[in-house]
Amino acid sequence: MSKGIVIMSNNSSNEDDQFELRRGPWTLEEDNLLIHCISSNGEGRWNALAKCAGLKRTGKSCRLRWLNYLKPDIKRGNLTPQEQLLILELHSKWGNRWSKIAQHLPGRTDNEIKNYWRTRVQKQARQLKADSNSKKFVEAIKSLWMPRLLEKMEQSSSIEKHNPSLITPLINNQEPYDKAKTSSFENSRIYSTDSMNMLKLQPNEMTQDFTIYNNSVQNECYHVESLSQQPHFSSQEMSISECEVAEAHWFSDEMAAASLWNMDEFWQFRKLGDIDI
DNA sequence: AAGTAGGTCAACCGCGACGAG
DNA sequence: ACTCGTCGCGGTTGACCTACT
Repeated sequence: MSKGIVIMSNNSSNEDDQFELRRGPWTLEEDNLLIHCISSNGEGRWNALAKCAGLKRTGKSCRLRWLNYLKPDIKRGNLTPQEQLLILELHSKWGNRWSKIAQHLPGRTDNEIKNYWRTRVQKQARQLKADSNSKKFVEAIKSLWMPRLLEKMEQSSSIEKHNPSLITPLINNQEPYDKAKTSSFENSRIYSTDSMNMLKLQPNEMTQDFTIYNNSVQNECYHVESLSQQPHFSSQEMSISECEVAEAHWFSDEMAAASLWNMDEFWQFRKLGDIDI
């Protein structure tokens, strides 16, 4: 599939019926047109919206662009440990029901979660030579990965308690991908209306957002601490040697305190056969 | 500096569900 | 009951980026 701009036209000989459809990356101008049109007319009826905005895009494409990128409440940056934990838990429950899972992660899109699963989680499964949908891998996640996430959450909350300034830069490590995207995102704020009463976070508000999110997770979705009470999350199930190895590599650098994003080091020292499930 | 490999993620596609006519 | 248009979902692709050699 080419991601360059592709102009599509039908075979009609009637010039009035000629249409051109743009594909590929959205331009800043297109983004602004879409945002402006949605701020006036609201979401939905995407085909009509595309026409109204004067965009040479399908309604489908407009919907996707809005939901996955332009919508003002979309969160950027790495998934927090809490979010990762939720994804792991919900996926073990519902499988690849990405949109359903995304409903429990405010500000995250199904696309993002799907990408996370495919790029991070499945990678770990490959390294373990296991099918990511296999019971064995799911159990490995529950008995090994989740307890580690919980530990890290506790650790980072303790760090935050004692020195909140250490946390802020980590949370703020959520740079927009490039200037064009930054611009479109900024513009989305300019065009936001009261009817789109979304979070309009500035970068220095991210810490606050993090807190708000924590509360929403704990109050509405899954009480994170309760997860650790489930038997299969207990890190006590791990053998001492497993814990020691994991400990040595997990907490050996300051990055470990920053993010649980990279689990490679963790899995590196494990083989599925070594895991007592 | 140049080439390569692997990771990331925005965007596309096909398909099925649903509602209106 | 059928067709058609629209929408949403999950799977997939490929451009871009970064790290490594």
